[in-house]
Amino acid sequence: MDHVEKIIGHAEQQCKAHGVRLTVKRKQVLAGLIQSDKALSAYEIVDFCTRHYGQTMPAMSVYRILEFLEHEHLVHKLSLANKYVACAHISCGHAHAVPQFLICRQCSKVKEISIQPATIAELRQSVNEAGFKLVTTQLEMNCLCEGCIAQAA
Amino acid sequence: MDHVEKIIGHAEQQCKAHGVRLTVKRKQVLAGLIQSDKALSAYEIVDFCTRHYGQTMPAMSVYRILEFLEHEHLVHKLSLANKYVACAHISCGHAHAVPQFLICRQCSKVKEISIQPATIAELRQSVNEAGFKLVTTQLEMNCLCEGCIAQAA
DNA sequence: ACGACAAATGATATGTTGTAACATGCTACA
DNA sequence: TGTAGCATGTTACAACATATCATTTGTCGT
Repeated sequence: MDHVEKIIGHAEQQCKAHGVRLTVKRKQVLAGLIQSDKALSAYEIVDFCTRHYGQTMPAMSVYRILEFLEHEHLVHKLSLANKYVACAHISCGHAHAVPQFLICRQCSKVKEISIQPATIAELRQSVNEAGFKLVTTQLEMNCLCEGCIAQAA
Repeated sequence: MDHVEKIIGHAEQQCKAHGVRLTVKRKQVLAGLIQSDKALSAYEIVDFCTRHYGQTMPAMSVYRILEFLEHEHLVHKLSLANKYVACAHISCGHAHAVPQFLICRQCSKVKEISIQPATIAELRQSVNEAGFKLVTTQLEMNCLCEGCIAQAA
């Protein structure tokens, strides 16, 4: 049982606990995202599934499935890039803070981090002073990853 | 000479100083964004210009013009919302730090703020620790504005 | 096991956002 | 005034996303 399957297993447990089903198609989409070390667009997922599982996966289904997986906190949507990533903490088995995402502009590689609560609090404070309220502390930041920095140098 | 025209005047000076031209069409697009208190999509700008200036403005032109205006730091693209706003500081006449944007999820109203340099430094530090490098400190945050908070209550 | 209901997926159409490529027009300057 | 370069027009299409209704599949009570 490889790495990916293990994570899928965890995800399945989580879904069962919530009284929802992790169907075959949903597993396929989630597995695609887990295997990928970078964020994928919905249509890249379509291609992946169509190539790997021998039948065409309609875009409509992928969007529906992504919505489901996002709702179950198994994937995150990155609005900065219009792409999707598997949650980095499916297997941890405990609750997590809202994550922040570092997205490589060059290659779409994504790192999920947790910045200091104090820093978050400072941000929230600045937002409040401006008369707005933060809806989510999920931040997305335009970055370059190690690999792409090295390559550019 | 009203508020909008004054800002356009400043923008024109800036362009002249850079040896580029703020043409009629470019002024129309910029004026549309300045008049709007919220972020507009490219196609909303198309509609605005077509309605206000009596001839249809092709989407292609709007995208080209937005690219130009962004390059001149007269507008900002908000990737979180796929929308565009006029820079809040065109008339200030002095250099500004990279801004952060609070975007109302509900109504697209945007506030441009400058968060504490210390907070920015903490963020950059967290990013570096993860092995990435921040490409820009332009942050975009999902928020609710005062009006929409009041309405929701 | 069976029927009925709900959930999931299929199929088709369409809306929204953005770019490519090439033609035409405008402006400034030699 | 000619011309080179920039700006805009035009058309086509790629990429991203949602709406709607039909069909299939899974679950549950009987």
